[in-house]
Amino acid sequence: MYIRDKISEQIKEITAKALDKAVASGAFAVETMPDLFLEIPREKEHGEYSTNIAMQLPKQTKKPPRFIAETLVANIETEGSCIDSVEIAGPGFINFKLKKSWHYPVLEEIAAMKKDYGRSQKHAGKTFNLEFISANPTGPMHMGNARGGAIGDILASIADWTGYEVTREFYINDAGNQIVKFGDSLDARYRQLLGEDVPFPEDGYQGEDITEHMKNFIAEHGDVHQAMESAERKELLIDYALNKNLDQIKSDLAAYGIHYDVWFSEQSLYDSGAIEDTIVRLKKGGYTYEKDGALWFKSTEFGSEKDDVLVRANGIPTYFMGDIAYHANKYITRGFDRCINVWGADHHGHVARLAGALTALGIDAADNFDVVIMQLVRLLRNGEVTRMSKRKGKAIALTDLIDEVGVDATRFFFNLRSPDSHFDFDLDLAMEQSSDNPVFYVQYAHARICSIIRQMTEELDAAAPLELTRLTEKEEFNLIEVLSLFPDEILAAEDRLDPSKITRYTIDLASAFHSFYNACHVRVEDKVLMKARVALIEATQQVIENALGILGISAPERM
RNA sequence: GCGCCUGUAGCUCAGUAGGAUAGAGCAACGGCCUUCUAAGCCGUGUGCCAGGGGUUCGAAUCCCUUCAGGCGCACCA
Repeated sequence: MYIRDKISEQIKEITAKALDKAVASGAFAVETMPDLFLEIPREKEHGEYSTNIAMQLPKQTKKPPRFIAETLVANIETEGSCIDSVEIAGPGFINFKLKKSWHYPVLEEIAAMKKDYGRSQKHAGKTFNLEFISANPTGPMHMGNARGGAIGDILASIADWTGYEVTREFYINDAGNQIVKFGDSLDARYRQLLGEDVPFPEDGYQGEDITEHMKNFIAEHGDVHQAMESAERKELLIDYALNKNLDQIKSDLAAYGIHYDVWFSEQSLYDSGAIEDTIVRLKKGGYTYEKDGALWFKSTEFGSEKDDVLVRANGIPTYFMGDIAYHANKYITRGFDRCINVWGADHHGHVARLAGALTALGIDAADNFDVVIMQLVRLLRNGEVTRMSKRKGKAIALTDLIDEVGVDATRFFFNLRSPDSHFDFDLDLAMEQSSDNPVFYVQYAHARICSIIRQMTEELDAAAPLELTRLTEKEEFNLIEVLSLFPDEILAAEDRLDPSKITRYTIDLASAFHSFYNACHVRVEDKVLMKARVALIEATQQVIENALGILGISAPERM
């Protein structure tokens, strides 16, 4: 349990006791006790913690909030607690000011926990599956995948820090219609390259990469497949290009700092009979019906506006069907407690019906299934919006982005805003590598600290005692306060499935450090003070390192 | 037409379960390096929180409605 948890628990306990005493003395009667909630006031003059309990009680007590607050405060026992003073303010807030000494144990805590400072056991013992990117393997990844990758990977780290046992997973869409189209496109290019006058499929993949694949294929194998049966050859070409693409995706993502635990093949659901099993389950549950030769799912029974096709009239299951079987595999076959998917906004219409299907399968989708919908990325070049179109091959590739902008900045940028926000990626700004880029601001703070520590180790009088109470400047206290918030920040990021909270936290922390740096010198004559300040910046270094670690961004020791 | 997301300072966005005087960065202007990294710090100002109703002690936050932008509403994925 962290210092802040201990403090807020103590304040709540003391307040609850005061409330009991007030009621016992007959000052007012309370029928149902509202939840005691502490908030951290925006204004520092309002103390470290504040409660609005007195403003929640007037209705049932028939007493004005100020009266309730006054009665409560009169009954509060602060003896032996961390509370320095209790004040009533505004319409009836009760503000708690803490003794300054509450700060020091924070540094001891960080020094003791080091790389684990910020971790909690909230979800210990539970498994968590995070599926993200799952890019179509018919071509290279683009900017949208880059955002999903940064969000998903960091969300996974955050879940890990809250105690979950996390599995990062990539769902390979290697079955279905787009693979057929992929094969048609490959086949057409193959034959065109060998001089045949065949038309390119109208809705085919027009990207250069398709032609590239076939050039390479011909270079490797010559034209021996030209005489082959078309269907047979397509299968061969798909197998060839798909594997190349997957290898490329894997290495591109590795370069982006993303490492998956599981690469899950959609096709394997067909091969293993999982699709068929799931269809049977849904049928048995009475959630399906046949119409126009197709098998339908009763989505409308789960709040959707219309029912959806599971198996087409031609006997081929839909993508929806595959996704249901896939999630059944996650929950039922593999037994994950919680599953989260990161999807682009263009897929949000799919969420409700999938959740409905999971509910039909007896899975508690309401509690254990979530889809983080990220709004689509627009690309800004020369101040103009560039439309992305994968089929025309116009999309900015993930690799180009990383080459030009760098892994650290790319990951940071994509997590600067909440997934909900419509995000304009300004290529020119991102490529500028100027100080406008906030990632430098944070990394610079880290490098600065490392530089100081490097120099201090020689000067530091080892015999000087460590007296943290020598830290009394307001910049020092402020920095410690920001450090103490880190564990809560991770929990909040997990709770809201919003990784950008951590990114913004690193900026706040760096800012608190830079302010301290300009106000206080670490290298001072007074060796005891110096030692205390070194302890402070070491703690800061550790927390920046931990936070950047969650973000998958490097914490450089020199810049 | 229906559903989801968004609308807060000139720009990009925060805003904690409804809380106290709505915040930060960028941009603008003015200061701060003979001492630990100036990629830094300090200071100055800006808001009909898209508009209109409602709920209540109290609303940027919740409900209704209008407007604007994005994305969906396939036997595509």
